[in-house]
Amino acid sequence: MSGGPRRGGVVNQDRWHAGGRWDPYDQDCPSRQLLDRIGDRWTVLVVLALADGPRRFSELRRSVGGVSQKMLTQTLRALERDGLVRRTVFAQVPPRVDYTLTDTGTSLLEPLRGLLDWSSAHMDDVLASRARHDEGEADGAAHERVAASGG
Amino acid sequence: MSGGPRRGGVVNQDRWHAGGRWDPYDQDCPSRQLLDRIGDRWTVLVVLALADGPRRFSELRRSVGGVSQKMLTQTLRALERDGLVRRTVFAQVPPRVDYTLTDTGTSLLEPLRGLLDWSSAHMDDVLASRARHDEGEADGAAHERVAASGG
DNA sequence: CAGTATCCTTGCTGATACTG
DNA sequence: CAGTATCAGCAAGGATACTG
Repeated sequence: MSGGPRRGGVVNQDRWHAGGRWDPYDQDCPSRQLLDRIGDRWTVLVVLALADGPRRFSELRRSVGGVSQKMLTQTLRALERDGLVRRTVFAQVPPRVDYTLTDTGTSLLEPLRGLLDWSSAHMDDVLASRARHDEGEADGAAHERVAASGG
Repeated sequence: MSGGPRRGGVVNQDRWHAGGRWDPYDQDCPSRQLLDRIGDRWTVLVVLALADGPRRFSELRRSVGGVSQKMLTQTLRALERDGLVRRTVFAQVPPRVDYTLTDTGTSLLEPLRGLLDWSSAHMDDVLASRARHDEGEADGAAHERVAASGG
């Protein structure tokens, strides 16, 4: 998935959540894989698009603007494999396939919304900081913090 | 970053969550930009690594296993530009540079932890589903849901 | 220590064409 | 409608070498 070197075997999950904590810094830790998963910009968009209920392939394609057929299929397959999305085929012609969030998939909506909420609260600050920073660079001004050695 | 065309002005956030809903499919919607940011897998890892206080460059490099020098620098620069991280240079030799989470950066920890919590709660399910799915594929068994046309 | 600059490979991604 | 297969382009990411 991430293309990085993997040990190649089944991993012992107890290794990482000793004391109930995961270690995302460990390349082999599953929590790291979550990050890889939401790293795909389509994954999050598709999950969000399914928040209100089942959607057909073509609906998703329209809904998630800019996604290619290939990427949508690929994303849906990965989500299905992870048990976040259920695929239902209707035996009829023309074909009809519905995609639905599983319970696990639905549960992901909550933390995702937490992120979206943060965005709504702080994105202005981020955008402002970005603009300020870019201005400063144009001036060649060095506005970095320099602390005394202190010793 | 995403390289896409931007309108360049300050955006009115009310535009996107009319009725409490976001439109991450809109290029200009803040939620889309957040997605771009956490899309880099290093960004999240670095922010998390700074949760417990200031860290030096070399500490981060060790802490965030697998990150290259180039990627760490790049990530840190982006975070600084966005006002999530503050860079402090100590005028001494050998050089010492500290990175600290700003208030905005710190506030991001909460939703991030929400994601990590989700991961710790559901990663087992995801991993199990994945294994099950892969097994089924090896068997060539079709365990996909086929619904009746239903009339 | 803390970067910067450069090269080069990897693989993601989208466009296109074809199938059931 | 809902995919699968194949190909070409580009950019992210890593390794390496060098600097202040």
